[in-house]
Amino acid sequence: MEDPQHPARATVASLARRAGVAASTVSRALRDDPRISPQVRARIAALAAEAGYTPNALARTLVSGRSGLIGLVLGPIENPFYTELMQQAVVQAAARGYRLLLLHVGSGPIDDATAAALLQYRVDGCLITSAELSSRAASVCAANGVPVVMINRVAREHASAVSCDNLAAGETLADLLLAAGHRRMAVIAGNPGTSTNIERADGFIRRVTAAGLPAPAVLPGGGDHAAGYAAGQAVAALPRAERPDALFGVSDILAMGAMDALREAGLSVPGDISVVGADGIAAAGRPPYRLTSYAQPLEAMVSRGLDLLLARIGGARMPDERVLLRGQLIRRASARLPLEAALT
Amino acid sequence: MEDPQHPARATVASLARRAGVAASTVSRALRDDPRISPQVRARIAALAAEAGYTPNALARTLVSGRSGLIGLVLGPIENPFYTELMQQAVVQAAARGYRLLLLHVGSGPIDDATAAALLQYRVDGCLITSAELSSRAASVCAANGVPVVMINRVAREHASAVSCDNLAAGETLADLLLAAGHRRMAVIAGNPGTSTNIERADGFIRRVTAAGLPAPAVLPGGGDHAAGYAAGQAVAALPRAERPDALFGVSDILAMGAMDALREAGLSVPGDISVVGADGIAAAGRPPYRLTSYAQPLEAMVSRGLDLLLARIGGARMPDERVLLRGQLIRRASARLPLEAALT
DNA sequence: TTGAAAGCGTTACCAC
DNA sequence: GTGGTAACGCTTTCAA
Repeated sequence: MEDPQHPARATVASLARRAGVAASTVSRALRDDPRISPQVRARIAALAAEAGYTPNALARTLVSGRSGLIGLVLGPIENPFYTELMQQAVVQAAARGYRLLLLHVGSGPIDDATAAALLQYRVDGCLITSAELSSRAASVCAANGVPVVMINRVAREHASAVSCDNLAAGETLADLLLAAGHRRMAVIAGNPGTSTNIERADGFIRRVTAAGLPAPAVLPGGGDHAAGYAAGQAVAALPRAERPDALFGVSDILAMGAMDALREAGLSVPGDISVVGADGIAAAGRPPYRLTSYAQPLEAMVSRGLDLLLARIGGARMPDERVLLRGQLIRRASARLPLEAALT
Repeated sequence: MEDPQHPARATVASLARRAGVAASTVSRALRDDPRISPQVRARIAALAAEAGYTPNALARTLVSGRSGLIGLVLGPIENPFYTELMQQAVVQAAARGYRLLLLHVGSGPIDDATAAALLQYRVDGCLITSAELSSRAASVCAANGVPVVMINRVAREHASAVSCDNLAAGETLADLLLAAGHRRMAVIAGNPGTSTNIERADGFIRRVTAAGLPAPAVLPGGGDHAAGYAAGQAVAALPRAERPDALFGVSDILAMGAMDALREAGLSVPGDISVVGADGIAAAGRPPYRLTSYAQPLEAMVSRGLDLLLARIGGARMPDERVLLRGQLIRRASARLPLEAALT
């Protein structure tokens, strides 16, 4: 088991021995404790650098009670929104001195061993993004006093949540389509039971009916491109008179799938039918789609989420909090423009 | 700082006290050491369950020297290949009892603090996928005896590597296009200096020239959709006589970008020009693209990568190894079909 | 079959 | 300013 090529890693004790000082002195010197004399500190720093010393974060955790680790529970990567979220989380957590323990990626519930790992590695907090309402990770954390922040998802209990104002998303998109003169709307729903998707659809429907139009048809959808594609095919198969003139996919990936199906069926987007989505993923802005979308303020969501998490980790006792961030409408070419320029 | 709602977590010591036995007995009982009597073991197990005991993996690491953590250094998410890889890595590592410490996501070099974290958290090994040749993570690991396996990337030194046979990828695609009667080929290059992309292009070019055709033009590309799009625009702008009749994007995302640009310019794919890619990402198979691609055997790559990593972690002293896995040609609609059915 | 004690690497507390 | 010691939670000798 011994590796002759790599001498035992330097430790506080080994440095102390070589420097002829006590371990506690080394520990203090390395962390720039003000009461260590400059000379000693310099000498120890030099020694440490020479020996390639790296503090053992795990040992430090043992005594400090802080691991510097944040658990990340991620949704299905079929929706690029989650990977963009992951990217933000990694970068922003690192900037704050935290590392991410990636525990789960996918749509299913998390398994026992994974939930256990959350506790075994003593994560200081947990970021949960999975759209599944039945996230076991959340209850495990709650039961063990591990702070949790949900991102893009409502907390049933025992957790704070940061999300986009999904109701506003639906409303804003409905307003846009209404202003453009659309009269027959339809919605492609997300996975059943996911709060985000339900709210978006609700906001949309509410606004359309408030305008005195018939309630939009709600087509079964899901969480990936294929689901949107299927919905798009269903729409394209409708007799012309029954076909909606505008389609709202509650997530961009759904809307993109729908666009692909519509176009394949020979329909023009936005010529024959306008399509809009929500999330603001990068792929939706690209040439074949140029999807009009209500973008989530991803960077801010992660930032606020970490704020909440770190405050709790820092010991602040605060009630669970729900932060709603306003997103931004991005008008692109997938939807007909409003007749008048005036739009709130 | 004390949290009254959550009593101090149970420890081996606290269980020992409550059970009236020694800590060592508890430790052994919980890990099913055969020499603990069934009664005692049962009693301790019951107590542990009741107290919601979770072993502290960090403390265990301190004595065992194994953290059960694998560092994951990921490439830019603009290319979905890396997120698909991440998904595989998480799932497969979990199945083997390991957790992933997500250290870096992006194309840039990894910063000092991140590289340090790799050592501080005592990862047992490291999986590196970043396409950047100048991966500092690798040298940091090498210098500290941390086993490293590169996936989809060649190791310069001090690491094993698992990759797809990229040369074969280029060759296979060239063969396909040649068989389909294409005569003027072009390649959209990847990021300069990335072995994967270079090999694919080399294999392609070699085969085309071997067939007695002029060497394919090599267009500057990059690592994302935008780069492919730009290349596609450049191709579309060419006078008809100079325009290639087949285009190889060294990664799917590039090829997709090119397709988008070509079609926007009014060209038909594959009517006017065939497009092929490599990687086999999910998005490339979807309706607007249906991209003919040489797919990397992602699952197997991750699996073999973990094999190599865990063998080394287990103490095996083996020379650095390079594993080349054969990929699979997926024929779809983005490229004209071969004239004759016969194709190796 | 079980217990006691040492030790993993670090920090914190209390002396000096 | 610096040193000693205890403690974090666990596993692993070594004894009994």
